Amino acid sequence: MESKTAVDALSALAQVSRLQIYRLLVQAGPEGLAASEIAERLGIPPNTLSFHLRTLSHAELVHSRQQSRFVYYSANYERMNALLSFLTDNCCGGRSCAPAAAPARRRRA
Amino acid sequence: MESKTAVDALSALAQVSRLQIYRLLVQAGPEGLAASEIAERLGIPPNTLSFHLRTLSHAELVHSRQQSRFVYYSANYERMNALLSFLTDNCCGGRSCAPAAAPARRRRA
DNA sequence: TCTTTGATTCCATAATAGTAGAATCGTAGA
DNA sequence: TCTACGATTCTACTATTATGGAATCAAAGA
Repeated sequence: MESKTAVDALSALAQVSRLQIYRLLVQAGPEGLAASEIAERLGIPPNTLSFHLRTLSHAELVHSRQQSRFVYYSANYERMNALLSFLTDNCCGGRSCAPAAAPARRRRA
Repeated sequence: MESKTAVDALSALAQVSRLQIYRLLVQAGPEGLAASEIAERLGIPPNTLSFHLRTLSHAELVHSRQQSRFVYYSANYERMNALLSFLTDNCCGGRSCAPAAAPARRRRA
């Protein structure tokens, strides 16, 4: 992953509403949620939501598909994995190190 | 992790210079690097670097320790792990799902 | 104590991002 | 075709952030 790509992804997530949106979509799974449902659940006006979804889409953190009148948004898990790899790339200069040897146990997307 | 804490961490990383700094520190390992060396390696003026390091410190993504005239900065791996967990928390509603079942293989910090 | 040097703070400027009202677009059903 | 409604775009306005010159602080050695 390019540095600029990573910054775009991080910027996209570095905002309360967008982080809420993204996590909601992560939890919603591959089917995703319609924009209107996201707006309702998070109490964000539709135009503001569109703005945020556009930012997330542009960073390719979410996918969208039209289904009749609704546009469904879903998390792009591959992108997130690429971002996580980038952030922890070449940890400790590639030598075996404590952080890599005993990472915190966590669920992954 | 709190949502606001996560946004602070993501905002801190969502900037080219700071992302460079952070990755450099991840690669440098636990000993870290002196501010002057970071400045030299990345070609960032010292005052601007201080500003960015302050932002990273405030987000607790880096630790600092004074050693004689030098201030050494190092990556806070625990914080990064907490952030990664937060981002992928409750993936697919907690049900076993493709993203969690077959995550991309990656080195972790 | 004076000087050097690494690091930080102060300050002003320029650029970018978040917000929401109003208007518009697009699809589906009456 | 007309209407309804979900979604997006247009258009300000406001707030925040990045940057670097100049000044200041802090530690170490002459």
